[in-house]
Amino acid sequence: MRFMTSLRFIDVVAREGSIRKAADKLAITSTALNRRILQIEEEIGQPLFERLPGGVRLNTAGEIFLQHIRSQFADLARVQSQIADLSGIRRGHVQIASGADALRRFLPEAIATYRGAHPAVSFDLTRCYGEEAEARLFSLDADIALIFAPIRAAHVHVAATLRQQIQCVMPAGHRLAGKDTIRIRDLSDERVVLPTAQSGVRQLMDTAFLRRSVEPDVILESDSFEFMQNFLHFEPAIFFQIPIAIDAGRAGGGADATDFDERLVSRPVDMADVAPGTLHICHLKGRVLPVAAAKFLDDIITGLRGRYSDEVDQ
Amino acid sequence: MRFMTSLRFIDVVAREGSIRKAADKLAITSTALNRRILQIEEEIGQPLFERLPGGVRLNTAGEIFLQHIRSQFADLARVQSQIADLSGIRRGHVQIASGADALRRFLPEAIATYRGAHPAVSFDLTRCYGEEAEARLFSLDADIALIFAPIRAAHVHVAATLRQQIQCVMPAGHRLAGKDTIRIRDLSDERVVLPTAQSGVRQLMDTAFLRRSVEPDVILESDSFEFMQNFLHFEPAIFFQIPIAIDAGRAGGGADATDFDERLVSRPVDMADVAPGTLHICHLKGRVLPVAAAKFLDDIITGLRGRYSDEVDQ
DNA sequence: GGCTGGTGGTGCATTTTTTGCATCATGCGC
DNA sequence: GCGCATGATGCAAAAAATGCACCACCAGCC
Repeated sequence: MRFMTSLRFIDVVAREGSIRKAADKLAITSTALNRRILQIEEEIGQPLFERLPGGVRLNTAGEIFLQHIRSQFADLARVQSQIADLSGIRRGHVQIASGADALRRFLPEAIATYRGAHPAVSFDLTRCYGEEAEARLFSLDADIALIFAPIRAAHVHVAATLRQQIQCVMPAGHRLAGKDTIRIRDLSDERVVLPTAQSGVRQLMDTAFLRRSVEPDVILESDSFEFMQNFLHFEPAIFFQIPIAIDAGRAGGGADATDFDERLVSRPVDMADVAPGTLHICHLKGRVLPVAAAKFLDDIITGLRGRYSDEVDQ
Repeated sequence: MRFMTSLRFIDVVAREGSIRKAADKLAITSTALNRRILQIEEEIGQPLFERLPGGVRLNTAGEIFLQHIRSQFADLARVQSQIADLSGIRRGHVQIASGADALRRFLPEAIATYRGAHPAVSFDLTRCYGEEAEARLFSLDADIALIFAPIRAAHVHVAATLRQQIQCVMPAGHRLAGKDTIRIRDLSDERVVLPTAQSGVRQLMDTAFLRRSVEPDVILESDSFEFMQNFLHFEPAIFFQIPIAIDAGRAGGGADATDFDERLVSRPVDMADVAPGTLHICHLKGRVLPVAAAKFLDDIITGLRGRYSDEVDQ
């Protein structure tokens, strides 16, 4: 898109915080880039960047303008997607920000299925925590976000929610594996593995431990579910996940994890100790999504409804 | 705005329906314009115009893209207005589509007052009827519309409404001038002057005449209130207006027209015959107005509330 | 105090892009 | 069939963007 280059340049400069660095990234000289920026500032009638000794930074006008630029790009993507849809082939690019939970099993299959029907659609998946996911929606770096945490920002529209009860995952031979549900007091002095503090699961568990005055033996913290799961093959411990991170996609879904690692079992935490958390599927409020993203959003919501009918809302 | 020229060109070509005519209007050669369009079509990956022997016409993709272009321009205007507001001076351009009623007395004063406070804001006022006003909102040729007629389109957001009872305007010596309210049957065989069929006032009156089976003596139809009013100085007759077209702005507002032409008097039509019509003050749904337009909209709504407190809603 | 390494800004020659002219191909109306 | 409009294209001139070399500035550091 030739007619958007100057605007894209501004975006890059703002991200890099330096004209020269941005110029490197854009494979042009810093002077050319500098002049383009000066020209646009002249056309706007006001500077958009503050010049600091170490680089440049957006001023207020610049922030307003950058937001405009990003919304232009997002809307252009939407229009292109819509135009491509006219000729039968669905084209487009879907940007997703997701917590670690949904990208384990649910999203890979959902995306593969969608791409099976629409091979010209490409995806971009960024793993991030709630706050960052909301920021990505706002800066239009993400079309769709899947957040297992409370929604803070007012500008986020929640298209659907999924209630998920936290599961304890442990080796099949663990002494708690015989129970149907796990009470928090069962975990006292038990060896547990916890996700990082930003994670929604962690926050729910922290609250539960605090409320029941239980102090488990935390032997490991990690932001990688895959690592924690593999760790359990070597040292018996318990870690915590929500069903969407465990269940196989193809199965009808349910309490137990059929397609799950056979050496591990999962048991739900008792509802009396921990209330179900909520997975939020969101996009930016007031935004018209590109066709590809909108249809994918539809698909995953109906997909979830098929697997967890009772727990899906909105 | 250099970086928008190609897009503006597309808009003009679409409006003119011909590359050569558009080129004339834009003061460039048709070949240059032609190539710019070909280039953009190539970048989009699909043609935006159908080539007809007599010129060009947008195809579906083109219509989608043009709508995008227009929304970009409108949003850019909003951003510029917002940026200008940062430096204290409110700058901007407000485009208004209004029926003949509001532009007689209300809008001139409202705009003058606003410009008194913000001299750097310019205005564009287009007189048009309901359907066209809605179209102008949609094509982003208007920021604000004042429509005395039912709203048809779903994409119009009504920011406020003003109930207005139709008034009969007649020479001071008219035989009906003595009455407090005019019944429709009083108008039987009376000489009346009617606004054009598209007008909201006309539609209300037509319905009323039909319902009461009254056939007045229609001696004149016009789309100019000014002409009709002046005509009454030469031939005694009755014409119809809503208060906002009669009342002086500065006055407290009320049933009678103080600042009004002294040789004419106005009397309301009886509520039993004609229900009050509604003046709708609207903008495009989902659109963020430029600062200048948003504040002006606020101003006129509070202005109306001051004058017709009971009749203003929302 | 001076040096180093980073920043953005500017004059000038060069390259790329855009524009304008002349011309062609096409389709409609008479 | 002719005239007259349309959009498209080849080629040279004009205009704009780019790259190079260099300046001015500031912070950190010896």
